[in-house]
Amino acid sequence: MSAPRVRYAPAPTGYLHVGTAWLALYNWMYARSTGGTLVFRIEDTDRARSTYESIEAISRGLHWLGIDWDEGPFRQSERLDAYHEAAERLVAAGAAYYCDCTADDVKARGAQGYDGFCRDRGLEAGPGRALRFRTPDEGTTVVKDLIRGDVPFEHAVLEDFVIVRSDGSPSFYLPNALDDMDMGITHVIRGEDLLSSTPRVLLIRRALGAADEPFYAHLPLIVDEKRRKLSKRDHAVAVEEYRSMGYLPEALRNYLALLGWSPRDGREIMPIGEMVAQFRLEDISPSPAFFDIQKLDHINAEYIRALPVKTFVREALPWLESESPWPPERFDLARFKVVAPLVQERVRTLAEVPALVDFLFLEEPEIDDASWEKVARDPAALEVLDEALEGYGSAEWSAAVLHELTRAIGERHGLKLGKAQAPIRVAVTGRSVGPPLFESLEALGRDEALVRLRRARSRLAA
RNA sequence: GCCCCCAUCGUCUAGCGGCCUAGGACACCACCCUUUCAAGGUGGCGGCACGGGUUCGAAUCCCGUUGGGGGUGCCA
Repeated sequence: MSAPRVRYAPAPTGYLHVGTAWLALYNWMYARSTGGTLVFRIEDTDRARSTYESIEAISRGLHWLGIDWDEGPFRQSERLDAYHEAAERLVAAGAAYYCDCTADDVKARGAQGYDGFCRDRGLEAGPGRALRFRTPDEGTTVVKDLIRGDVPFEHAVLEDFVIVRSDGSPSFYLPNALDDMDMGITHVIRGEDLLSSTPRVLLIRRALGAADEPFYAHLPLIVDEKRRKLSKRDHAVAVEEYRSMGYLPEALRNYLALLGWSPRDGREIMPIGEMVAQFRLEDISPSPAFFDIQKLDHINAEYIRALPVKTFVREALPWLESESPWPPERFDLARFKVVAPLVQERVRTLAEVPALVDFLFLEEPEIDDASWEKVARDPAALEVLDEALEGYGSAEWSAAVLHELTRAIGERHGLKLGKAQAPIRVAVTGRSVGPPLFESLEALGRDEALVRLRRARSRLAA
């Protein structure tokens, strides 16, 4: 058996939807796991919605995710002649006929769907006339689906559907059928929403003289918490959005690979190459999968922690240099580098980085109310601040020395380090939680630290 | 209405007739570790939608019910 040929065939929607990215990923994984070929095809017969920018956006998204292809992108809008030639063959063979019924006409006749009114009227091609495919009256078409088994469709319930619109443009079915034939596609991997259109495509193939049929794999839909298709309305759906929310492409790709499929060895986080090696279409689940951002967060955090620190710093930079809570000129890369390894293991997304280090770059970080309350209630807080002020003023400015100094202050008051450092942390960073304190102090520098300690001390004494 | 698909912890899943007292992961809770928070460790909570069959034996096979979703466009 020759190597599989699969295709990724999105409509140009203006951006790369995570659901379509997921379809692309599975086509890609299948092709790469079998030594097959992946064809990238744009289904842009609906001219109004097709734009060059849209195709660019999809390509960019795929590239970011590390999904490449072997042939294309081909555009259906460039093969209109081939579709029209095929349409004429269907007419000549009696498999299609022209129809001038409007939706209102059909409705007025009280029919459920299209009623076959023009089947035998022998209409010629002309303005306002659509071309309909003549579906058989009896018999069954079986879709061979690798995930769902054989799915039968009775021809009796298939109405004669439009293959060329009255404006002369081909509708989805014909180009889809012809392209898969001409491109030698062996496996069609696509969304379940297309399952019921498959018998129509199969019927066209046969009428066009196709000798064989591709295998199908209709993937389950990705749904939201209401179990409906992810909608743009209340969710981030574009891959580009996930990028700007601070997800790493490898993490998103890893998460996506796990939707509806799981590696045989039970591991969930692994390089894509190892996943490809284990990938099998037959193992894909037939039931819809919920897009769980919490699990994505977890996987993203794992990937962030696994980054070399240098890489982490580079990846975090865009979030630190623009749209950050401090004036851009106050950002200091050297300071950030001191705490970077500590920040790296505490964030789930790159977008969370600024909030953990804002005290390093803000002139006067605002003190969080709840955190201040805790300090105010601590009877030893004032003395701890006083002693810190005194000790920090002359100590060698290193995390290790500050650590020891603070431990000693706590000891004098019978406080564990965890308790003793609290007022200092709030005074300097504005919050009771954050990266380890002594490294934070080291990064901030003595002068600014002392100013903040004094300010908190006066506020507390007041 | 009609056609089609789907149904294991809250979520993603393992399971493909006995290995199941249903396993893992995320989330959640508790404890440990600890410089706060994370990370890590240990433990806990929690599920085969329901009803009939088939079988010595069913989460696994069959039928039905219920529930969810998709399609039914001159969108793809």
